[in-house]
Amino acid sequence: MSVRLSDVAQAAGVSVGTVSKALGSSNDVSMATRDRLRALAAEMGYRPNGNARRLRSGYSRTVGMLTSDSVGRFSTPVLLGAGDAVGAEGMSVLLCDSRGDDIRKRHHLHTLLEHGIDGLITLASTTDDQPSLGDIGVPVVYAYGASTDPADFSVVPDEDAGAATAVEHLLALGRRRIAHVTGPVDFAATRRRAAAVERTLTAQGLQLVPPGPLLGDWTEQWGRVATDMVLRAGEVDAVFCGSDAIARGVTDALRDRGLRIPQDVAVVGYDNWEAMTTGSRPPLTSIDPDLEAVGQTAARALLEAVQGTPRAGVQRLPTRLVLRESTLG
Amino acid sequence: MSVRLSDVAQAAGVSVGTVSKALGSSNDVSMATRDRLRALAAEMGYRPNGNARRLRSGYSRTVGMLTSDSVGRFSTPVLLGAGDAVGAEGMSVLLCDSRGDDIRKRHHLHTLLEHGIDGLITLASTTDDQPSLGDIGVPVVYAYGASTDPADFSVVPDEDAGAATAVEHLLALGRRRIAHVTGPVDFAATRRRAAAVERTLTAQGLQLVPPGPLLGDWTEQWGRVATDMVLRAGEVDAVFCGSDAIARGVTDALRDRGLRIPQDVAVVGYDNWEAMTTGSRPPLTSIDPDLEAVGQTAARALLEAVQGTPRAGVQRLPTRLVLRESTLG
DNA sequence: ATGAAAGCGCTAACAT
DNA sequence: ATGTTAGCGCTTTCAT
Repeated sequence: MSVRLSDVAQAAGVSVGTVSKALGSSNDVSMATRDRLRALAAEMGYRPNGNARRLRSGYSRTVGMLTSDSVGRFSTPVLLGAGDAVGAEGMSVLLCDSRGDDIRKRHHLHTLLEHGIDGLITLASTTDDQPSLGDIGVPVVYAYGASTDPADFSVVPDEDAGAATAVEHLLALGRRRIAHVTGPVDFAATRRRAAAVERTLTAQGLQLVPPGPLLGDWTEQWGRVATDMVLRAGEVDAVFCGSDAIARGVTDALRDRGLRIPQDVAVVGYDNWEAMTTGSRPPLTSIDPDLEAVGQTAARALLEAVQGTPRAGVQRLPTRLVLRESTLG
Repeated sequence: MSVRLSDVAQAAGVSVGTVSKALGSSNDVSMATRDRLRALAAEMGYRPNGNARRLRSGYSRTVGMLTSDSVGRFSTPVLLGAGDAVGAEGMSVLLCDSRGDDIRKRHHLHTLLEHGIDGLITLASTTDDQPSLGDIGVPVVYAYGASTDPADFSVVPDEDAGAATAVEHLLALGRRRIAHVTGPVDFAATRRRAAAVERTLTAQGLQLVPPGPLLGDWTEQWGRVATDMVLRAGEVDAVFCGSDAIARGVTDALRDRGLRIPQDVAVVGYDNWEAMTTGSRPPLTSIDPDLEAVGQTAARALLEAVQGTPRAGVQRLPTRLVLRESTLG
């Protein structure tokens, strides 16, 4: 089927061991033969058999990636970031998507372990905690959503900081009557961000207008509906939204009411989802959770764990404030 | 490190061969010992070493997936569909993303081949043709964008049919003055869809209003700008757009002009991108290219090719018309 | 500097 | 029905 080491050896009239040394990084071989054998191997189209190599070394140089988000809007950047970091080390990513199905997840986990991965990244579909996989025989890193077990290592975006940054930005613009329109209360993201918003305002002796966040879902429709509720609650000069979709709905509804953005009301979204932020009129200032960094950091931590240096706890990665016209006159 | 077959054999007081047979599908072993050994293996936490198994069989039971779309909006569904089909056969997907970088692509291809994949799917980031990889030693299937070499096998969405369906839908609603606002001319998608639109209209003795498609980019902004051009061109009762983003821009602009959708002007988008179609007012009728099916079909074809039944040519998969309020009064 | 040989963990052919 | 053994392709001692 394929050119083996022994084929090259035979063609060169030397032993397999010599060819192996010549192609590897051994210096128990003369320059002359090394060059000769390398040239010959290349010419013959020799490709090392990964399975044989891995069988010997005991490492697969492969990490598993278990995602649960069939839509992929959040998981894709994490996955790409992780793929980059893993690929940079010459390793590969085995991808499995469970579609949020627990049965499928167990099955995939089994497949991955049987395949012989050196480590595993589990990628949550939300920032809610994910159940710990426990000891599966190889190191695991939890990404996007933290593991329920603090002894595991997790890499997640720092939502508290993200929400605080958004509010501080609005405060810096001189806004004082700030509303918070966000998603369902059963999302950790909703709760964390809302709590961070209230803490930040309280520190300035302020509170939300109307008091407390407006909880709904992550859609534009909800953003439009919530806008009515906000305006009815009294004067408002800024709205911080739990997602860009909500922010877009809010922006559209405010425009419909004849309010100018940002002169009358400034709007900040969350996620920095380009499809939403740039199509909006005006384009939306937003918090970018830097999901690629989450993926990269998770992958690097995993590789270290594979090499014997595991970590524990939750690492929260900084977010970025991306300024656009919805807060900039 | 891990429990081997020989460990189980020793613990059970039998030979490795017997354990191998007991765990495998051989019937050269008594029911009694089979059950006993299986139980023991499970209890001891035995996991077969994939590398050893693969070394013997010569197959890696792994396929490579080379994507080039860092954004992933189109490639993600294809990838998921392929992952499903591959996983259903007990095989795994090794994922590599080239970020549209050719150097990285070569590098990843090398990594994948060295890893010993049984086959490869290359996933384009647009429906434009992708350069053939030629003979890389394992079967290749081209997905989303067809290979430049007709001897290769490609699976792509049927854009001609998609565009024709959209126009036929509008015609069935009694619309006769149809505009086509679409993307840049250097996209195959733009050209194919526009050509199909014109063919469909011509067959009814009609033509576009204004004559010819309006070419721009894939953004909402362009949709809004184009709307002015369309309205200036004379009376129009429908707009078929090359993307949902464009359709959304068109819809917003029409509403701003006080036109009712769909009573005055019906709008159809392309891609069935939920973020765009459902947030819009009204929600958008759209063509769904069924990208998961593209992925599944590509994967199944690849598995067949791996088993020795390669195909050639381009398979174009049907699209679906998804009805929403932008065409349904 | 090069060759010979053991062995990674598994399966399958052959022997008992 | 069970045990023994060769060998998948490679790396790595250990001899030479």
